[in-house]
Amino acid sequence: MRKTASTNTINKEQLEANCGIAYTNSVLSGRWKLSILAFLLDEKKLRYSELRNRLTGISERMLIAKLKELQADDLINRISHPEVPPRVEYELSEKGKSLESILIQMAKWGTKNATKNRNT
Amino acid sequence: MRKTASTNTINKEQLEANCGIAYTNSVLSGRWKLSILAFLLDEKKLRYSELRNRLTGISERMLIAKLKELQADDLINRISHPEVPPRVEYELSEKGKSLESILIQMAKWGTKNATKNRNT
DNA sequence: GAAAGTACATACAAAATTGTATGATACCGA
DNA sequence: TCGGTATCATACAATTTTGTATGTACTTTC
Repeated sequence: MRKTASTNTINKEQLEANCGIAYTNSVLSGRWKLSILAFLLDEKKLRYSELRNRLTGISERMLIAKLKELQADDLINRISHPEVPPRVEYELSEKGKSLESILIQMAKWGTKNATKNRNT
Repeated sequence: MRKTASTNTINKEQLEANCGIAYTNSVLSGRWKLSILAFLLDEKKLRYSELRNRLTGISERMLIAKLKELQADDLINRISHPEVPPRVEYELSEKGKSLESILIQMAKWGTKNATKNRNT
């Protein structure tokens, strides 16, 4: 990354970097998506109910909503088995898998830097 | 990362990974923080008004709130010059700089994967 | 002496996100 | 026929996040 000291101009590099960051942020931000992706990265394939058990505190409403958004952004695949009772599995898509190193780094950074003194 | 196929148990690795991710998410999530950090990473040191100009669309209320949160999480330093008119500069702290490779990867991933068809 | 710049603060309102409660479906076992 | 299971859907409410408008202190510029 380069430095441009001009007071009021933003160069193309910066705009693009920010653009990329903004998109990444838009598909990952929120309270649950990163955790969902992390579990799927770790366990390859999980049923709806398994995800629900792992994501302590999430409501079914949120889980479904976030799974849908992740599908819409093509980060995960939904595999529905037409059985009774129904069985639905989720796994990372190729695009989702391409986030692997970012997720791992975020996990490591978090473990290293997590502090206890967070109020609010 | 390892795989544990047990239906209802989460192993320590997963919990810690998720814990780390959760912390990272908590300090980075939201609409503006990543962009603020990206600009500071790129330009090293920026005044309040320079940040405001770069973050198109942000309100002063949000900018200040987010700068405060980033300070509270020790990701940025605030350098206040006791002059008139006031001059305040912001820069990444060491902890903030340690996010560099994550930020760069997120920018690259976003640039590569950004799609145009995002409604909602 | 009125306006404008700088880095904020504060009250209020709108919008987005998340949570709660309940229902739907479709089958199986008792 | 009643209850149980699994994967959602839907109405509604609470909470959190974000936006708008305005004010402040001080000084330089017009």
